[in-house]
Amino acid sequence: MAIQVYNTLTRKKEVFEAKNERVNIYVCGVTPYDETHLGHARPSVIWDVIKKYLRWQGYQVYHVQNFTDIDDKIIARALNEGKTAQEISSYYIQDYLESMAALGVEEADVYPKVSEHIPEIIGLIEVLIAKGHAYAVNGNVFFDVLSFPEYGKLSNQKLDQLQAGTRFEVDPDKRNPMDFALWKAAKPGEPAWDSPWGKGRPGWHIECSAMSQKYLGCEFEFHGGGADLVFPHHENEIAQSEAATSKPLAKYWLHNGMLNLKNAKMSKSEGNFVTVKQVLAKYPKELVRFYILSNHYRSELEFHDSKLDEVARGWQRFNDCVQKVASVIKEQQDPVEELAALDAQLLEAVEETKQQFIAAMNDDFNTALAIANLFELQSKVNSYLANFEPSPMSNCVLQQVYKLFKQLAGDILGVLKLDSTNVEGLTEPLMDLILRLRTELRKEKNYQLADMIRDSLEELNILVEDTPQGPRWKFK
RNA sequence: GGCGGUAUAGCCAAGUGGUAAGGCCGAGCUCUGCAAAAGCUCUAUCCCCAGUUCGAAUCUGGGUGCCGCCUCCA
Repeated sequence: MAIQVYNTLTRKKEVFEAKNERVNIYVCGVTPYDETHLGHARPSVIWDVIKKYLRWQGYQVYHVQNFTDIDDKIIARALNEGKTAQEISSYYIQDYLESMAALGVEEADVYPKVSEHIPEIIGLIEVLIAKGHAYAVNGNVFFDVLSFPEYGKLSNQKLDQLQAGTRFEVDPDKRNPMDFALWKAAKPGEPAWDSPWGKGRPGWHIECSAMSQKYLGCEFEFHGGGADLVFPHHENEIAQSEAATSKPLAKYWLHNGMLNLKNAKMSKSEGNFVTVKQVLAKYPKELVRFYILSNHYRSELEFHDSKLDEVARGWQRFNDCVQKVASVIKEQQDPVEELAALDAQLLEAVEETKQQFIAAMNDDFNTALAIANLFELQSKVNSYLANFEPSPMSNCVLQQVYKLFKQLAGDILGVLKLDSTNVEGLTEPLMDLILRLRTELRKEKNYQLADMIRDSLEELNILVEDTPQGPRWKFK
């Protein structure tokens, strides 16, 4: 079954077709002038999962994500703190990369920076001027929106309906109020580069056009980013790239919904945000990913402190189930001739879950539904586990269960947190010993002592459960 | 003023024409020395109004609420 994605450009779901085996992805990255917040984590986690899923489906993936390291706010912050813009941006780029690594997000193949692509940017602006899509005035270069009839096609805006200048002053040098800067003349104290139009620096949108073209060419498969980038950023990117090359910039435009805090968009400029590092200090990364992936990527997502607590229990139970399976299966594969009814049933459920997972992900990367499918299998597995007899058959089936969970929930979604119950190889035998002793005590009906052991272990964050198959333990 | 999104149980959340996935919370039960874990059962007619249809949460029209974008923003 084919993958379908919702394309902002056409405002409908489309069948995904890659030009070849390699799927090219450009995701708009951050402007590094402040700490990485949870709003940034959303697209990163989503694209991390999309990449891993596509790879699992047999595609190769090439992912480019930019850093806009030349920007008004970086400069402002630098002046404020008596540092260079470069010091500010590299500090927060580092913060971003660390935060993403801490979330288990795989790195992009390339992280191009504006400051390292000035020649490409100038070259692109020259092309636009030569083709009559841009004009230079007093050291600034503006894009002429009227020269690009398709302007507004991504955000579905009509030029005469847009209200430029409602809250900021329109530069009198612009021919049309909606024209936007490709190159900004240098102001005193700002970082600047030489150009045919004098010293200056790139405008906001041009870097993505220049860098995506350099690394991915034209009409690459995916262009992603937050919904707040649709206009003007992505609209302007399309105008610049397509005016210059006369070819489509990207095939599929995917936009993730905003993450809200206190009913308002999480935003650096509003001071309305929670950093990734703050959250990860309190919660495991797998839980944070689970929370993000429990919602469809296009819908808005509400965050407050209790949100993670609310989903934590369901997530924990899921992990417990996988952990239980892991602790029960044996490495060796005994020859199995035929399966008993219960085993066959479970094996069938495993295959069914896999198909459901694929169907969900193929439908515009519906991770929420994919997770629901995994939960259904969980319930069947727990049921099976509650009264199964260890046998080569059960071992064979449970190995399949584990493999699937590990693949889908672990490798692709990254929501699986399997305890390392074997700290330096000592914990395991030690626990065996303690539990063996405690079992003896219980046989002798010395429950007082048995309970004392269990309570003491709990104080060490080790939970002991007595099951019909014997005692079992896990970290709290 | 324009554009876009959204409204599903106490909470979170899938579902775009065929009679409401999944999770949390809650209630009851099973198992159990106790506890925990797990299992089973129960818990909504889908913002409002009108329409299309044999049939609508799902389509159309109107209304209301909330959010985003039009200004830096993932």
